Amino acid sequence: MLTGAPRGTKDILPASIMAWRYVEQVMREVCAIFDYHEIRTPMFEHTELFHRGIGDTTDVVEKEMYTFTDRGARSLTLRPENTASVVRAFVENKMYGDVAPTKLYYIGPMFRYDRPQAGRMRQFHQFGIEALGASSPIIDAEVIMLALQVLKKLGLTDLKLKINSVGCGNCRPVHRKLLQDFFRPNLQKLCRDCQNRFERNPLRILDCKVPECKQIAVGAPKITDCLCDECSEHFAKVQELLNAAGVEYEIDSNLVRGLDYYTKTAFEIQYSPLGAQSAVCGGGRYDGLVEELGGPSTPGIGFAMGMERVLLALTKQNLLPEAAENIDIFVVVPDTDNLPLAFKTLNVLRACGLPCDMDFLGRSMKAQMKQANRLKAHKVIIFGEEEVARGVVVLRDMDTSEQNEVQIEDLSIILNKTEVQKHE
RNA sequence: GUGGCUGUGGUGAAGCGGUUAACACGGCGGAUUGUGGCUCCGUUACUCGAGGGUUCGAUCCCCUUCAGUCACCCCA
Repeated sequence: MLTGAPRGTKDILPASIMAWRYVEQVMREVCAIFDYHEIRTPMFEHTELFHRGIGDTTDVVEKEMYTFTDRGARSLTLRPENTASVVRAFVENKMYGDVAPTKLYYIGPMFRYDRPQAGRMRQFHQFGIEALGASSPIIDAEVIMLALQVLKKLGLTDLKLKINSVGCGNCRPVHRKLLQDFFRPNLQKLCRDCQNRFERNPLRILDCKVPECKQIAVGAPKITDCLCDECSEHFAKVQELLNAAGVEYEIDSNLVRGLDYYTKTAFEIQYSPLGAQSAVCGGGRYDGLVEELGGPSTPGIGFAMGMERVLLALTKQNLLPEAAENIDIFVVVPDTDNLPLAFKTLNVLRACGLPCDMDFLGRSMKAQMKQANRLKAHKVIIFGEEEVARGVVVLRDMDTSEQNEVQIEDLSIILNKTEVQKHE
């Protein structure tokens, strides 16, 4: 083969398309139940959007974006996530003029230049929601409930919900300073990555995997101890609501989201059998983002769910429905003289909405029967020479092996009737 | 971006310096006269991811490259 699909991309073949549609359908249904509405934004945006929205110093923006210059010398980027785009669309289309909150969802491909692994693709798909215009912790809880309901409806178990508050513009700098003061005496003992993190994002030192760093990090000031009154109250309220809804969760004060726009509530849903890529869903509040992107000061919260990861989890738990799109009728033509008549009949049946198929390779009758069997056709219509001469055709039930002769004109009526009965 | 492992037909895989490159599934054809699912028979890889090198000789050794996978990193 000359070239395969680009690294980190994958063809979704007919054999797995039913699984995708099924998952998408569950997501759409749950969104409808929660009154979230679909939005579709462009696959690429001005590069600037992601620099401003996600943050210049984040890994995603710094080293994972598919950025290119178009023929008009514009710098464009394949979207690495969809929150920035949705917020851009919200501002651009002045959706803040609608009744708040604006509740949106999306399903579509995202692009990140990463080293591929199971559950980590360069083109991957996310389902996500965004709720704009409500600062109440109720909406935080609702967003989390929606994610949980999708996963529950799919039948997934052994999921772990982790929540945290990453504070706001007031309390985060306080925590940051405390952290730096805490680590400064041991700065030289930290791993190289952590030494970099010290200036850029000391919070990240907390979930470093290097044993020495872990050791040093013991007893470090927690963000949850530094929250301002407002954030602290907000976080408490979210917990209260989750408790009321009977949701199990774990407070993980080391939980950090990788994108700069997050404030207050941050959460993640994990399915640990997926290994290194165990985060199935991640999200949080981003109260400054709309303003950052030129809109009126508007609070927001949302999450993104990795479609491939959800599919992997479903596969592991054996929860995917059987891929069955079987045809009902197979037309068998043992004798080429009757091809035109058979073809005509096939099309009449199709025009009636009956799913049917025939042989295209000039196979023997036996082979055509085999083919019908393989396609799991329920019925076979045989255009035998002798029968056709009498204006009649053999209708064979493949499940019961019963067969009888039928007038060709009556076929669509008879078959339609059996179809109707089948659906009743 | 870093490190480990892997790469044989449509699929799952044996072989690991000289083999007609096993076996299973699948596909195709057949088992007397026009009818599938079971069984049986035949057939199905000028070639071992790609490109170089070593060797009388390489699928088996070396290098490069591409891809997959696992861990790190990051994240969904």
